Amino acid sequence: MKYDFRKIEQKWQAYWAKNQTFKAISPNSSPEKGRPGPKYYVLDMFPYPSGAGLHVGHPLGYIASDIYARYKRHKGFNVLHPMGYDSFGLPAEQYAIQTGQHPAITTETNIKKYREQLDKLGFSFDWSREVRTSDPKYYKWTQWIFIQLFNSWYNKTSNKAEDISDLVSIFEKEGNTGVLAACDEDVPQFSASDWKSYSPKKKQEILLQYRLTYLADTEVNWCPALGTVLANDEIVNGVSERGGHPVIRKKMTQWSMRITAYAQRLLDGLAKIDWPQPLKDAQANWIGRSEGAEVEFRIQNSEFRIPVFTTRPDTIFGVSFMTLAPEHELVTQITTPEQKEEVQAYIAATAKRSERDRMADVKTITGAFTGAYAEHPFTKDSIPIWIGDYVLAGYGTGAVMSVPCGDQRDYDFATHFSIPIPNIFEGIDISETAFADKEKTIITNSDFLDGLGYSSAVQKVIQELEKIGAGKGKVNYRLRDAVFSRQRYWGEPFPVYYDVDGIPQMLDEKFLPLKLPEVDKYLPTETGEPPLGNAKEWHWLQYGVEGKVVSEVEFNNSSPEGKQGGALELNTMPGWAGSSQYFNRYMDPGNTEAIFSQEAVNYWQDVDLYIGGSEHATGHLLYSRFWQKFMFDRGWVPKDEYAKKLINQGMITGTSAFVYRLLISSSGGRDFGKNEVGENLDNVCVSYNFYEEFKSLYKNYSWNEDFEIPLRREGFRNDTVNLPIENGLIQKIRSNLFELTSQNTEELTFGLKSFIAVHSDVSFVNASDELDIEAFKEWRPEYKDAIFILEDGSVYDEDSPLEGGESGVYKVGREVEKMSKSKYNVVNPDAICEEYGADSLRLYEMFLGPLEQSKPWNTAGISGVHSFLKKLWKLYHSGPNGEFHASDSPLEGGKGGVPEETNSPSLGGGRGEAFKTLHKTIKKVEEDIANFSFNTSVSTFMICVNELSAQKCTNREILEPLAILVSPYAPHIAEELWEKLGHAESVAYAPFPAFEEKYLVESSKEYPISFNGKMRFTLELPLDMGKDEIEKTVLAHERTQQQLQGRTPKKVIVVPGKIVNIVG
RNA sequence: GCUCGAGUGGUGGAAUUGGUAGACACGUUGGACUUAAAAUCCAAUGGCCAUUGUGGCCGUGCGGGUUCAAGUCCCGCCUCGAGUACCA
Repeated sequence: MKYDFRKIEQKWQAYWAKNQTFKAISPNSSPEKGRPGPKYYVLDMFPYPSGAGLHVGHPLGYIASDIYARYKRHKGFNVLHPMGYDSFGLPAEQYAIQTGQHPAITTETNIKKYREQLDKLGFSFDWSREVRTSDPKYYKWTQWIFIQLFNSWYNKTSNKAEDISDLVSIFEKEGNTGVLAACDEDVPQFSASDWKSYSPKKKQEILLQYRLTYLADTEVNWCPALGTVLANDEIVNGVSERGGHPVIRKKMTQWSMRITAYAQRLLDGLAKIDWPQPLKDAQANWIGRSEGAEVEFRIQNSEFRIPVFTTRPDTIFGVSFMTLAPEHELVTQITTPEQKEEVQAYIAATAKRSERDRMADVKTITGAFTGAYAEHPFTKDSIPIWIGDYVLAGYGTGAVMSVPCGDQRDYDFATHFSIPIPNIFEGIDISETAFADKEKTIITNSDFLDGLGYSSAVQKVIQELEKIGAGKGKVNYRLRDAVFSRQRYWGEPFPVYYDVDGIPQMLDEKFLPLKLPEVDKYLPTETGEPPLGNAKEWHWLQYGVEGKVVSEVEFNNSSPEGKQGGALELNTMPGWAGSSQYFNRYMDPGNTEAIFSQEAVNYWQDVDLYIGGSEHATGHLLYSRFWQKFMFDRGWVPKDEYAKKLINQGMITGTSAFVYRLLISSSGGRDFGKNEVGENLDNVCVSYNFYEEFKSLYKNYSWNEDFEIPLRREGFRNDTVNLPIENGLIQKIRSNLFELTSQNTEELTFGLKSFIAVHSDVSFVNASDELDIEAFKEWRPEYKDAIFILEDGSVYDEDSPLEGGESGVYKVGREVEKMSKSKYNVVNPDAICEEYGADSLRLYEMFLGPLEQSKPWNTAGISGVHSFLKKLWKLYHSGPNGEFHASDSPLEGGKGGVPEETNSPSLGGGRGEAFKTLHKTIKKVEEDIANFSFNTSVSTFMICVNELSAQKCTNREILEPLAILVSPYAPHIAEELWEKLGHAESVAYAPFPAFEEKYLVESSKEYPISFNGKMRFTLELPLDMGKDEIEKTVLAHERTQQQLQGRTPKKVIVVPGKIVNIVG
């Protein structure tokens, strides 16, 4: 009987859907559903449903998690394995701007397509728990969390987030003098009576500075092309991650998230989660903790004090100047009249430079002297104050104490502007002090620090600074608060309005969700408001009359006065808002009363296994940890880290195909580039072989150095090279070309400019890299008249092939690149499923290599796993006419597990051996799953089936457990075989076969016998043979004597059960 | 520059705590079956040398080292990939 994977897969996918086979059992479900085992939560990062659909790279992580989830079900766990969509986002909005189609419609269409594709792969998702971030029923709770953050402050004394009302009562009792909070640093101190005297507006303004989400004028990354602000992690190399548009810095009033309050806990939490080290490193790096001191410098002839942060307070006696960021707020106030012009010019110049320019030339040293002087806290010396753009406004205090002998940048700056460079390091030349290992230096010329090493000097100087009130030890973080406002349409609206005083107020919870309004166009308004400003009548109509009494404030967004009072927040939330708690919502996705019930969250607790891409290291994966800690502090979730283990699946790269277009120069006295009727002959495509040959031929030409670069970038160079006639291949091409152009070959010089490598769609190329030229020409009409030079140098001509042209083929070049539509190397999983089936695709994606590694896709290789499945099928269909057959009579040999019996030839047919094969496989597969080494378990299955086939095993005692073993990997075929074995229920919950050591017990071992560490032959010896006896037997062996050739071995190493090594 | 990965046949990749390098596949070559193709099956397949067989030498990016024994451990380099970037 044929392995009809199409029919089988369809059948079981329908079965699973109909029977809700993978529905997780809720903690409160009725007892007849059976006693759930321990919970296990397997999570995938939910996808953004893009219009392009899935390519074979996308399901890799889903397949791995699905295998794990299915394995855990076999092991008796109550598995939660949900899926959903991160469906707010830019592409749908960009599409709406271009076409006017509502993003909700685009999103719906894309989700449908995704779902169809996912369903074909046989995943065991519990679809009854699907969430979509753009669904109001879902984003209601995103808005709810926002309100909770607004209503919370961070108490540094208890080290957690607390309700803002607690803070109000503290203020009423004792003011803010005793409060240690994570908040804006410049909140002035006030007493309880001060507080009581404040107006409601003032109180609100003060509280806003304490809230975990707050409004602030922040310098933001503004992307003019996208019309929105971007978070730091949404910028790559100074341009926007999406679209690659330039980004400038701009001050705007924005909502911010006080993630910095959690900096230390986010760092500490990394220690207790099993996440990949590179990812932890990336987060630790992003948080960027550094220890040092804050030192205050008095400005001479003024009241100002400028604090600086330094990690090297021990070098304080090496300070010879001070540098402020050009944007530093005190710059204009301290600059002397004489320096004013220069300083202003410098500030103007730096402001003009974009972030990108600044990054592009790090080496150019620029700066200006302010004319002002600071006073050294110990020596009281005058220290000139400079500004320079190497000091960043956003880090530390935006000012540094410059120690040219200790820091290369300070050194370069000092050298450039001829500022003195005092040396405070003993015995090191001033040109090398900046590179010196700090642990090995001794401080000198430094008053009370003389003779101290690095760490004791740091301690000492902090003590002294504290004594004179000029500084203190301090920990600084690179992490910035996260800007939370986006000037977009397709995102969660803020549940916020502004009262008549312009103070932000939260909507009452009962009015949630605040739904996105309809707009005519998705662009900013004419007055520069975000797209939501286009909404003529907003939400209060949705609530009818009732909406009008929200906190007794009427708001009317369309009135020009709207800004002054009653206006709704027009920004929307960023992409990461919806993904920061979705994993908890899956626990109770239908709940309309709460984000999730306490019963559900206490049952499911946290994610046991989370699989997704490493690109979210400093975005989603950091923000979601932040929100989880917040939710934990407020008592809504039981764990402050939501994912115990995380695995980053590697990328599946595509194998692009290239056609090499040869550019021919018209040198040589004649118009070679044209044929006799004047057609341009520049369009010549050469095969990979020629291109390679050309490359190697001209390897030594000086212009060849960057040959590869213009080639890949589709550029070309103007150099002309004369091809040597003596080269056979080239000569053949020449003659063929000239035949075509009817020109005299003798008189012409054949010149080249260069190549352009052109992507061909991989679907036009077969497994042997041969191009379907006609299909290619049809696909890219500009190549309709192109001349294709084949592998053998002949010219392709579909009408009248020249000699040799008929047999010749055009081979493309291959290169591994990211799988992407623009590179025409995308392989669609639907096509693979159609041709080989989902089980083959699942096995093959796992078989490609280790899960976490990036690896190239090659469709040709899938035949290996596909024929494995056919062999597996055949193993169960060993009847005379290939019908299903599984023998019911028990195997004798293995039952007792007695080794002699097992290996006894008298049992015949390898019946005992079958148990050995099976249990070997069980053992290895369980180990592999535990290590997430899915590629090796696919190999193990192949070995198993190969062995059982050779043994002609037909026994149910073997075939039944084998079907379960395979089921996590290839669930459809496993279900079919399981059914044929006579089971009425799905294989999904069948207990995983138990490994029994007794079947693997061996009585002897093939010992490798090595001489000086090199294996020479093997010798079968009983395993219970002692060390001495082994040595004796081996030495007595004829092959040993042959190897030794009469010499006496110096030493014999015997490791029983392992190896024998003879040293001679 | 800094941080983290990774370098093994023609290709993807195997190799528990150092113990028979190249499992399992793809590809290639040869063969069987077939009118033919597909499918299937069998054999060979790291390189070099020898061959009548048994065999020998070299091989895990490079150079050292530790060890009876190194892909695996240590030291020093090289190359590629990812992240990050004037972070004081």
